[in-house]
Amino acid sequence: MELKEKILTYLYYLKEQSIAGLSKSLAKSTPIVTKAINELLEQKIIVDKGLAASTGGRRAALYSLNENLDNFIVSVSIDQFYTSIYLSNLQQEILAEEVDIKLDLTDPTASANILKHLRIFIESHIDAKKVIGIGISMPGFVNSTTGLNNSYTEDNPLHYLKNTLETEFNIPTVIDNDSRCVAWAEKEFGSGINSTHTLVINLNWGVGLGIIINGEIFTGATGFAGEFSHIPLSNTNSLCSCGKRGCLEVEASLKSAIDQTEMSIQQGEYSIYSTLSKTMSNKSDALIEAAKIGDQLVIYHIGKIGYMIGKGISTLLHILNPNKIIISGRGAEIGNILMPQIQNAVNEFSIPRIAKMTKIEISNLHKTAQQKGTTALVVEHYINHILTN
Amino acid sequence: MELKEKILTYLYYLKEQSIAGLSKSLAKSTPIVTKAINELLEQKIIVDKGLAASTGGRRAALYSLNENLDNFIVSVSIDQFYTSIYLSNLQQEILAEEVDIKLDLTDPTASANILKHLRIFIESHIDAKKVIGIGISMPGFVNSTTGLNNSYTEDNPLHYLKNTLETEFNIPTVIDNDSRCVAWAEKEFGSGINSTHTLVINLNWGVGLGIIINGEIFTGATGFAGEFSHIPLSNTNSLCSCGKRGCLEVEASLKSAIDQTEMSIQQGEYSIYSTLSKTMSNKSDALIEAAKIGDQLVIYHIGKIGYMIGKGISTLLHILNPNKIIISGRGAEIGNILMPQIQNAVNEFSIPRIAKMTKIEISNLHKTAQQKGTTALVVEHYINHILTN
DNA sequence: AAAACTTTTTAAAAGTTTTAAAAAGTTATT
DNA sequence: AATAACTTTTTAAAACTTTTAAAAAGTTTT
Repeated sequence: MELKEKILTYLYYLKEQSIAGLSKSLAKSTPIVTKAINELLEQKIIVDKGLAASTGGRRAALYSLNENLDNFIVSVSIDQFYTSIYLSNLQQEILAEEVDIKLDLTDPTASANILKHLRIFIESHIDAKKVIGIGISMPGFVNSTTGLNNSYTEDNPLHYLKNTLETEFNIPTVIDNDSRCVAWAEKEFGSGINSTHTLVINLNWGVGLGIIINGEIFTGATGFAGEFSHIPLSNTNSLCSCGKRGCLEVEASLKSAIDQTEMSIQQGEYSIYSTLSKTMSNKSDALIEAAKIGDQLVIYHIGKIGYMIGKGISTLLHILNPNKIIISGRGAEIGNILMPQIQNAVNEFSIPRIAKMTKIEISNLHKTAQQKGTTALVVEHYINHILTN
Repeated sequence: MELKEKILTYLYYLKEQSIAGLSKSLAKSTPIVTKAINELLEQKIIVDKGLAASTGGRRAALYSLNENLDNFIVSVSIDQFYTSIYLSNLQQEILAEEVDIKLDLTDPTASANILKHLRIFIESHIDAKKVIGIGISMPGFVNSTTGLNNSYTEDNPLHYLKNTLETEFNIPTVIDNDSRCVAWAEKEFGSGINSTHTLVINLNWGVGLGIIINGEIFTGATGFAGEFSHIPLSNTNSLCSCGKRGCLEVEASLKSAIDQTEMSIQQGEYSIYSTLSKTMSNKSDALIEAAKIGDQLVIYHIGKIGYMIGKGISTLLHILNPNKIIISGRGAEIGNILMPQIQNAVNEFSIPRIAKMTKIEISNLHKTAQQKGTTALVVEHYINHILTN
């Protein structure tokens, strides 16, 4: 990435910055940053925002992206059952959204449905020429370089989703795994900001992991790092969707809490969940709502997944010794219920000396994490487009 | 590290190299490498070794460290029960050694004993002024920056072993964790040479892990990454030395194979191990020897630790997605017995798509890994000493 | 044996960083 | 309240590195 692109990316994240600040963040010398800033001012891509508050010496001149630039980002956040589409500007503001479109990824029409909704969304909100890129985040073995989702075979349109959207709209498109996008959001906008070694657990229908090492997303040798959900940690030998037994996912995801709750209800136990799940379209939302109301059964089962997440966290702690572990994704909303059980398991399964090195936190981004990360994905890839036209 | 030091380090590892090769490896331009090489030639620190075999064009001039330099390295490889001391030169040759000194680290005199043996060793083999550094590798939470071993409390001399040796001999001294040194050896001298993401399992009395990410040792946020042996993976709830239950180490180390074998023998089963363990001073060696002879009981118990190591490897595969996992340390000698069971467990507990991305190999460095890594540790830290005098 | 191709090495130009000095503030002292 | 001392940013010059181009030294093909 060229220097100007890096500057613009920083200005996107930080909103305003001085030459000295940029120089330090980018590890580039002041003269060269100054030159780039002056050219960007000339091109009216950035604007002067006056002087910063003093920190004890000469006040620094601040610069930010020009708000009048006609450049926008479309992001598509996909999970197992719901898809959301957002239009945002370079000031991190959401200008339009269509959230929680019911869309089951196992349905053969899923790809066509995404396309349909996105077409209507774009047509009704924005001139496609003003969109610098479309970002997609979805579960699975997504290779962001090839743009392919290897969790689906080649006969499934979802395998090629990125290419399909890109050719359909003729807008640069980028795709990545949902948990990596969530991790990126936590790193840039959440409590991962000052942490170089961060693990982000994306608790949702499944349980994903985004790994940040040395301030960068870690993808492993072939892009498959972070497959947390299928490590052999469970004692019950229930069969996982992946075909193996003993996977963490079976006992540590929102799905498993829902399954367990529904099973208990069938066995005659009372829970407000049985009412809520009929009125709310999203089972996860019903579970979370029930927990917030204080439903005992749901809280019990959420506690159980918390304990298993904690056991998984113990493994991660010992192997990776991170500064911080952030519980993010939809499940972050019930963080207060999860946390005590997570802590219990960590105490039980970790060496205290190691466990105390790592802060375990609940995300403060909640639902917005995936959207923020997916949008940032576009900025990271296509910010140069605001330079070239 | 300054350019000249980097060049010398490379020449230590690779023995001879061209300017073009160094330039590429170091990511530094040819002119600047040329200048440094000429200065080093001038100083007689390196020598011209003639031309390389042609690769299709002009033959490259090769350079290597001057063999007449009077610089040597002392390395001390410590494990739970045995310590070995080596003297080596800058051509990677061992000039003197005292191996397998029986020395139990739990013994309060351990530190004094190491000091005593090392004093006699140095006095009888080398002029201390010619030693560029002493390297120590030992088990435990070693912080190589502070030089402290945090596995021992401050009232234990082993906590300060590095400082003790350094002041005693007045030779620059560096210490690191044994598994990290083994991993470094595999990276530089073993089959990890061309792998950027490598995990090295140091199978010994315990079971350690060295993590290499992007070609560098990964230490985590606070230096404690790789605590593989205490992840909660065991089904039997036996108590571990760390105080927790269910640690991998309890079922996946040479100690556990020895314990199990001895227990079986006590229960009346036959094994050549009972004879060997009386004649050989080192139980691990007795176990390995018995396995090589083909002793059924020992092979059975080694197979069991192999299976558990494989289960641990499955966890690592999913989380870190490395190019390669190398089984190293003393246990590498029985790699052929371990391997089928490791593979069994990997097949059982891993997603095939992920498992097939990673090669699992037995080290070809065997016993020498720790010595090579510990010596390289000195080169990495103190090679500059051959420049300054 | 000459031409075409490869790779290393040298030389010049372009670019970047480092260092030093100047400018613009803030805080402490008289 | 004015001055001195201190901080931090910005500008300017010098030092250093890399990039690019050309030359040199081989090897392989025709």
